[in-house]
Amino acid sequence: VSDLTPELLSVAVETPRHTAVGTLLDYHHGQRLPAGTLVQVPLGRREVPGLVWDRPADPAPRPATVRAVAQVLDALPPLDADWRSLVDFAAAYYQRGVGELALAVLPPELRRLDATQLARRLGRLPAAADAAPAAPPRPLLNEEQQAALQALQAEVESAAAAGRAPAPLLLHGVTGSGKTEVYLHAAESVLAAGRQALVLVPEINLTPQLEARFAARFPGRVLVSLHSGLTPAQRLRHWLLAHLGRAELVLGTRLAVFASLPRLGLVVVDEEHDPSFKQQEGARYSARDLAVWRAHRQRVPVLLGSATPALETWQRVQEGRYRRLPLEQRIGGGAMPRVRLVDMGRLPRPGPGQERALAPALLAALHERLARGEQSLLLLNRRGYAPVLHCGACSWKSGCPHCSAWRVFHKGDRTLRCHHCGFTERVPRACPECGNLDIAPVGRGTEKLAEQLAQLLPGARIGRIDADTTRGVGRLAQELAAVHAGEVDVLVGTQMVAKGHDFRRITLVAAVNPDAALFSSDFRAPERLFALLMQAGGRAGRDAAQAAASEMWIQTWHPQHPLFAALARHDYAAFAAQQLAERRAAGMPPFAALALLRADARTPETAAGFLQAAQDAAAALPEAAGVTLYPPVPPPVARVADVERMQMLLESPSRAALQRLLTAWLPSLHALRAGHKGLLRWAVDVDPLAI
DNA sequence: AGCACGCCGACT
DNA sequence: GTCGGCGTGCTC
Repeated sequence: VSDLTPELLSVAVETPRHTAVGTLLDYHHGQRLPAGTLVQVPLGRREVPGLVWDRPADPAPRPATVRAVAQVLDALPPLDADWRSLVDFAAAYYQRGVGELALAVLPPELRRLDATQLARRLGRLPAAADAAPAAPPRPLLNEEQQAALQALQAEVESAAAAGRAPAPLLLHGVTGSGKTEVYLHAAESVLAAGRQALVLVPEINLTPQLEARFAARFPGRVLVSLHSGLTPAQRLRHWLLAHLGRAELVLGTRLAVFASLPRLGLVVVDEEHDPSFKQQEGARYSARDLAVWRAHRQRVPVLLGSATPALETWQRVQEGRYRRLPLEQRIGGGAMPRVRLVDMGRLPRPGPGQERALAPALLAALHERLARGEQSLLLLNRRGYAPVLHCGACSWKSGCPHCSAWRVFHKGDRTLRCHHCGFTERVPRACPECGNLDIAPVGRGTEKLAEQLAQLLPGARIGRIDADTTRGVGRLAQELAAVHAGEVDVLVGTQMVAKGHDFRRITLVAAVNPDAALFSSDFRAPERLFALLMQAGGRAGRDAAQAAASEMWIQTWHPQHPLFAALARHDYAAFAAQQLAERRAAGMPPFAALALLRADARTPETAAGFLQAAQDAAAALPEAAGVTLYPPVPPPVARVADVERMQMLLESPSRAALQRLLTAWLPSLHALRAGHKGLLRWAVDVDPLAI
């Protein structure tokens, strides 16, 4: 190719799909540029970042004008074909534009830099580590851990021999069974082979402790974290180190699944069942599912770790597509706590004006722990003092003026706060409707429970951990440190305390009021409750010395519910079998593929009108065969910040059929929008968590 | 999604 | 007179 011939390039830029510029765009440049090269290109009156992309086999007809690439940032090595195919797949599967997704998952800072600034940042990076230093002594593995690692090794070898990808491996073990040690050993052999390991965790909160564990085990190795809590400069630095292949260990939250890793050798998804792996805005991807896809495509092993796997994962184990590696023993001989169900319906009624937070037997058990100097953890999944205020005279309730939700009473700062839109006011002295002074809190949140405990257990040191008490950097770590230091006797918390934090001295865990999830309209609520309770129970009895005395208390009005029966036996398999039978009968995931079309508008009628028109358009398509479209319905909280939301469910036994319909249908919705004034936005959620 | 243009209402 | 509300149209 002559230097004088302008090369036509396909460039991915951040433009929304379903618009005239929603696909790859054509630009020209004096010479060929490899796919994956970062560029700046003119678009209208702006100059925008873009990535040179693979030229499609059937490029769209050449537009009238093709402009020139403005700047080539070739100090950055091109994003490789594996990365590009991950983005291609994710964009197609989650129905987003390639450019939109590709640019959105790059570190934001990278898009802002020009060639000079980028070169400077690259120059300041540390060099790759020298030869690996001697590893520190490692704990001996128990038989199950050894078996898991051998199974991993065997799967990798037999897959390589057969020229296929290794099957995903489910590391199935309760809290304290030593999953992390298996990750460390698996990472060790990958590092020894000169390759990179990617470790995903559900929440930022969990990165520091895992990072510390990896750093201690691999001194001298380059380890970076990737999550939204980093400063823009840190995030770019860490991303660049991974992209250049200098970082050998990359640890992060869901966004790290898109890290560029030229020598990827292992993927770990810890707590793979956790809903945080699903992105809830923009491109609504599942980092766990993409991690599995990426590992499969690159033919590297993927380890999914959980005590309570997602039912999707468990079903694949049943089908033989994933392999299960069981870890049933707790390290150090700890045992799972004994489960005690308290039948709230059989308790004597509290006296008039009395209110019972805790059953007498549970209170007695807490007293015992106190006397022995042991710690207890009370779980209540509701922050604030009371979920709603109520006027006894006129039945006014503390609704949010902007949302279809109650404002929560926070006693500490005397406010009414909407947990959906953030609208906050000082709590009124009297009923705003009728002036009655007797307005009362209804129900109970963590703040009130902590207050009641202080009265019920005089002298006990009560701690509270929830989103309110841990706002601000380092607050959670600070609160956790106080618990570890033994400065707290009874800890009250929301689900955030159940996740991953290792409390050695807790011998009693109690779920104060878990019943709501049993009868929720959300079909995944039981699965989440079971996982939460198993995880919370795992907080107790990690020390063998205390394991015999450790207990998990459940206060419930439905003690005969099968979920609790399975929990009492710590029998995940029985619970999963029962849930899967229900899902199969109801045609729900993993036996059906779902997608949700959401619409936001000023009025519910507008949102519903758009969805109905969209449904009519879909019904006319041949691709609609085999896909069920349900009528538009409001989500559980229909109005948020004065925006009315509606949603429409699509369901099909075939994932491919659903994908074909979405691909054929969604482009037409852009045009449909014009006929619905007042429609603010629409979006599709493939594999939604809640419907 | 930006970012322009353009056409109406109200304020220094 | 202009400042600014957001409807409409365009971007390789």
